[in-house]
Amino acid sequence: MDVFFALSDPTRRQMVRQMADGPVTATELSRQLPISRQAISKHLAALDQAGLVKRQVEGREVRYTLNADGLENVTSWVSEVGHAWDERLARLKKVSSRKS
Amino acid sequence: MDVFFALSDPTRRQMVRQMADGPVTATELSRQLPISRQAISKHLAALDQAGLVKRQVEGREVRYTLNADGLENVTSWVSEVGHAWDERLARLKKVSSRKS
DNA sequence: CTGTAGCGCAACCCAACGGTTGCGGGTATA
DNA sequence: TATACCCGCAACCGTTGGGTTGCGCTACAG
Repeated sequence: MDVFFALSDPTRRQMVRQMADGPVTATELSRQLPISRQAISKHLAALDQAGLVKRQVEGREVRYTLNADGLENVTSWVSEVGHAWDERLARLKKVSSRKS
Repeated sequence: MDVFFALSDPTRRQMVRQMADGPVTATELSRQLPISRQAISKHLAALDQAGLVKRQVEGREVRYTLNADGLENVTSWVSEVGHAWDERLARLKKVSSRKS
């Protein structure tokens, strides 16, 4: 799924931030957040499909760990756009200097 | 508005990419994309409220220019999370070395 | 002045999203 | 074995999002 969509929800971003400090489970998060466990579970599924998180089953509970590689998709896209932007600015500067 | 939400839509991302090569107007984009001008206009409003774009009125048309500063909000959030993640990994490494 | 091109506003429609509740199935623990 | 605990699946609901159509306004060109 899309990583930007996964991060578009404030609750999911908060979860990602939480997971940066260590792995968590769904019920664990449901105690910190004002929504039900099933809602959390849906959010975690979204983060999983976006490749932002790894799920590892341990006995009866499922532990979710942050996947830093998934975040790179975001930065790569942004830097790609930023690069094109910078190149355009460079071209504009070149032209204006040729003008003068 | 939220910058992650603004980038969560594929059409809006495509528009941002297009604007990286230079300013555009709504009707200009509506000729390249398979949706109506009003839909484009809504998307541009979303990008504007997210601070990703600057709108400058010129006569009867409105020219939209990419605002690279808005993209920094994305990278800053990602790097913030990534930093916390790296610190955690460093702590784990420290503990394991103390163990051995 | 008349026509055309670009834009904004408002109403409407359908699909998707975030959230809830209820239930059933594994897995520890007493 | 009985009993909690953690989880997944499914159904359902209200709200929002992306998109369309229609109308009216302003600005430029003939």
